[in-house]
Amino acid sequence: MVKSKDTTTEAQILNAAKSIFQRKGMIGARMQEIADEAGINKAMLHYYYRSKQLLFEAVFKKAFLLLAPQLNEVMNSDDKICEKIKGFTHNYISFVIKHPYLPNFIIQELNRNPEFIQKLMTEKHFPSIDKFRNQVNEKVAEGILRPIKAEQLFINILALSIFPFIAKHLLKSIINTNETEYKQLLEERKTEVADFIINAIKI
Amino acid sequence: MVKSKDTTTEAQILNAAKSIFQRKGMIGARMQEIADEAGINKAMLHYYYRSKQLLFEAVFKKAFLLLAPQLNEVMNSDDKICEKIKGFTHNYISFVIKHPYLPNFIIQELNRNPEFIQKLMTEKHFPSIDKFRNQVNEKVAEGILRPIKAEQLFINILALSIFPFIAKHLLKSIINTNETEYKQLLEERKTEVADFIINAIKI
DNA sequence: ACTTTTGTCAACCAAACGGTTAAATTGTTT
DNA sequence: AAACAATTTAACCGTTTGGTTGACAAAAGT
Repeated sequence: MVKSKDTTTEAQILNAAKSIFQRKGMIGARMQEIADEAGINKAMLHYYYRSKQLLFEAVFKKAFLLLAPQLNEVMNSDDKICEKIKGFTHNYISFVIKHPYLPNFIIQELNRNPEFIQKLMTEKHFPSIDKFRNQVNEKVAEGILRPIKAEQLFINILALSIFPFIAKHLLKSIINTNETEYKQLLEERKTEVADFIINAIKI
Repeated sequence: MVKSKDTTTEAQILNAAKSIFQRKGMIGARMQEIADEAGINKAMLHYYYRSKQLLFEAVFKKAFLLLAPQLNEVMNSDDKICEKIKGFTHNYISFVIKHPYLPNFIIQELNRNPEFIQKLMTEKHFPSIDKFRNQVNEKVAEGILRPIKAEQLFINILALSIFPFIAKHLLKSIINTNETEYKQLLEERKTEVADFIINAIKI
């Protein structure tokens, strides 16, 4: 009887590490805290992952590979631009509602260690916007879209999708809403963001 | 001869602390590092600010009071909505280009300690969007603006202005630009963001 | 001139940290 | 069941951390 994949000690550690690292970051996380969360001895962390740094990298790569392919898939699909925008914003916002710590975790740790992204870029799943860029330039040239650089549009799409999760506590206070109301706003954004963007770029 | 305000030991400490805290955050910053940056003995930090926590709070409040009034001023001015958006995005992006660590610092530390924002909300300068909200609702009712909740519009304005600074390293890699090109993109956003938003909301 | 207050410093301290070790336990092979 | 390998544990270690101390110097008050 082989142990179910999620209940091996190694997987328990990775899950606990994911939880702690994503909430507290690499520096803020404590090895003892991860061990407690997993309910096992601290030495086990080193037995399976050698060091805090390597355990962190395992968590980070797993998280990155959860977000990156989604981005890639939509950006390099054969859909029309408007469909891409609708599809991406809806899917991404839905996904992040389920994993609210994820984008901030990625962004923070890349800011702390910008060189790390070089390692990731060599991997196959690293996002590119080549196809999207061509599409946008084409449609702008045809006069179907308002003139805008594909890079700026891409930044805008990501900003509108992700920022409300990153700045949640600040925004909640400024617009003076409680948790439930804020979640409702996020829910509405699944369609609101695409409407906003499409209105902005259509002639 | 009274010492110039910026060269007192107390001010030197605060400046050094600002620099280190904003780059590394509360947890990542080291008291010794701040002392070295200020070029004074570590014991002085405690002599003037008692503890790391209190030194941090001094830095944080100063940073917050740098960003908040700007937000407030524009949002509660008598300008028309379009003017507000143009003014705000241009000023904010210009300001953050000069202080690129500031928004991320605020957002990160508020995420780490959400309760802290309660202390800030009691202060006079805490931003509110009341006037802006009324304006938007009014213009939407008049049919001059596309239907949109003021809260969503506000989130969008902030997201488009700030996110490119927070996610700089990630975005730089995905859209495959170097430092100079990315700075150029940010420069363009001083006007690009307002154009984008106004196109999105006008009928 | 001398006393008191304020400011500065090197040395030090206890706690917390990531990481190691050696022994004990469990599982597998023969 | 004996031998071996893999897993788990408590105790431990060296370093780093925020913070303190006590001696000393520079101003300020008298």
